[in-house]
Amino acid sequence: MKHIKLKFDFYARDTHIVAKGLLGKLLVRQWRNKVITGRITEVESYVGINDKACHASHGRTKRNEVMFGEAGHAYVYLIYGMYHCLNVVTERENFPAAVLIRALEPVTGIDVMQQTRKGEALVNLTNGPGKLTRALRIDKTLNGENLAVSDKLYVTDDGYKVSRDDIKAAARIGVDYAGKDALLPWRYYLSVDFPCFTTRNVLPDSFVPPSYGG
DNA sequence: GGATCGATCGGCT
DNA sequence: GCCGATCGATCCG
Repeated sequence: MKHIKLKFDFYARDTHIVAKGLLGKLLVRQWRNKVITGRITEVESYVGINDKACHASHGRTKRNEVMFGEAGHAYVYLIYGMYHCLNVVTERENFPAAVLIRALEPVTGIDVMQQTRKGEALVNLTNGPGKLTRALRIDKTLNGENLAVSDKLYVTDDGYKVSRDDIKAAARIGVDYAGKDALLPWRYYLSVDFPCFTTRNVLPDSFVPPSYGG
């Protein structure tokens, strides 16, 4: 099947629909003639100014203004002074909402990822929002990038099928400050083939990660 | 201007 | 489980 780059119409929908729709899709990064890709395995929704966990809940700032813009653009910000987080903007203009990409299953360019991540084991390369941005060389220079047209960063559908039963929902991580909104089950992740490639999942001792040709 | 804290991670106890 | 790294946004004054 041909890989189809996701366009504006995919992103310009309800944030939770987009979030769950991104599970199983390929995140593609072109960096110095290298193609680094990973299958999206875990995401979180951040929806509007009434969501206390959403950066937009304190109004529009220079940092979060991309979230107020057109769907399909990347919202990349620096967290804890040393990591970047990648979000894709959803819904309509002036309605600030986005999906945080929290984990990937490494697919191609694994050699580049391991160089960047100091030889980390496959299962630890991209199982976290700060880890995957480092592995895919994503930083603030990509803030505002339009994923619907970009060649540097985009998402494709390669035909990988995700059934509804494979998608689990849970509370978002690291948002305790958000009060009751911290309890909303707006973290979505794939539970089936590769549980190691989402965060906060315990691996059975018997688990052997799949190997790839790179 | 200064203090505080964060959509995190990796090292250490 | 705890803690430091490290910087920018926010809040207080």
